[in-house]
Amino acid sequence: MAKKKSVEVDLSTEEKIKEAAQKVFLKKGYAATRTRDIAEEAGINLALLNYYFRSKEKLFDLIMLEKLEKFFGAIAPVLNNVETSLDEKIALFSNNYIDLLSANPELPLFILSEVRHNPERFAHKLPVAKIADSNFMKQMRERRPDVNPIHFLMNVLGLSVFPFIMKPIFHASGILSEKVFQARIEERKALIPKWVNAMLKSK
Amino acid sequence: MAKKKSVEVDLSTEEKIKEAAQKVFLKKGYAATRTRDIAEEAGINLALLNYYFRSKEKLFDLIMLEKLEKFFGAIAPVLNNVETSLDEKIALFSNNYIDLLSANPELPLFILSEVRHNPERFAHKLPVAKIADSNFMKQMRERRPDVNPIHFLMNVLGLSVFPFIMKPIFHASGILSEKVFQARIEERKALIPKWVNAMLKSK
DNA sequence: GTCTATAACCTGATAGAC
DNA sequence: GTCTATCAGGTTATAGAC
Repeated sequence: MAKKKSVEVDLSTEEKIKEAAQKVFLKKGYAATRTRDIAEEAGINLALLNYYFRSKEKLFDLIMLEKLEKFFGAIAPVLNNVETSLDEKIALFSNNYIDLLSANPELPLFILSEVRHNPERFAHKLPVAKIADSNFMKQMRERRPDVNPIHFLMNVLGLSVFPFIMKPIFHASGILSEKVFQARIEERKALIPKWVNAMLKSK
Repeated sequence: MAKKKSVEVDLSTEEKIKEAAQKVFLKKGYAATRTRDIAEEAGINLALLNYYFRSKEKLFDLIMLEKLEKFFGAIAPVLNNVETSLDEKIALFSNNYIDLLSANPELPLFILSEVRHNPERFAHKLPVAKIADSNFMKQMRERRPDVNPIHFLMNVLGLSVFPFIMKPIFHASGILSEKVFQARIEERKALIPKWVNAMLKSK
């Protein structure tokens, strides 16, 4: 008992540390977080962190792999589904992914900057090949043989992800409140499929 | 003499340190760079860095402000030009900005993650208001009164910037060589205006 | 201005008591 | 399992000689 609850209390010590680590790593990035920050956030002391996870690096790898799984795991299945049409994929992807990112708005910038600062370390954990060879790409090639399909992959991804990348900028400027941001984001679920459709028809 | 040369040699000590700082900060980010890295990169010793710039933080602020200026300075003038049509702005922006980012591919992810990790520090240096109240936004409102113009701002920005954000991922995966990436990027200069035009017409 | 040496502090990790 | 105390190494910054 006292395992797996999302109420943040009643977690095992190991889980408390992991939860705290996620929070702090995601906020500050690997280099800027101190193991002491994580211990404090978890309400335990520094020694316990090393008792459970041996080192900052090992704890980070654990979190990072989970986050990579979350970030990429939601892409490949949708794009590789052979049952769905291209238009369905686009609508499904943007809807699902925007929901995922709304629940994890810090995810993209975290993944992107950590991978950038340590490419060789996570290279083999990036399932980009599965995306680059996906059914989505095949369908794109059929629909628009005149345009390299990677462009449309970039566009579909970017239209969904980019607002979350820019969020800190707009938020820091005080120009876009959390509430308004979320309202615009919700609108994009319906808009993106229309936009991509228009792009696909453009001469 | 011996000032302002882009050949990297024959620079004043102060300039050598600044050049080195740019390189290392952009590559590693603030938290992960050590002043020793910068000193070594500059071919001088640690004490000189503090002699010229007093602290790591002050040196970083200097670099960061330059980079913010570079990143945002190229946006506002184009979007606020009252002489150009909306279509011209879109074409001009994507062309100019893609050139800028091709010459500084690390710029977006650097700015974005540093601002995110220290929003309050750079908030007042972000000229987002000038962009949000730009002539571009006004023209967008006229062209598509039914869609919040921030969506199109996001889209035009994202279509140009997002590939550079994703570059480390694709590059680490070994799926996109530098040469091929640059080829695709060049194609986008002509494609983005067409795409945005199609989006603007979409029902 | 530029260097070496070192101070002052911080950080990850462990030893050892409970 | 959990804590306090502490070590060992690294980091920024400065003192002081040249």
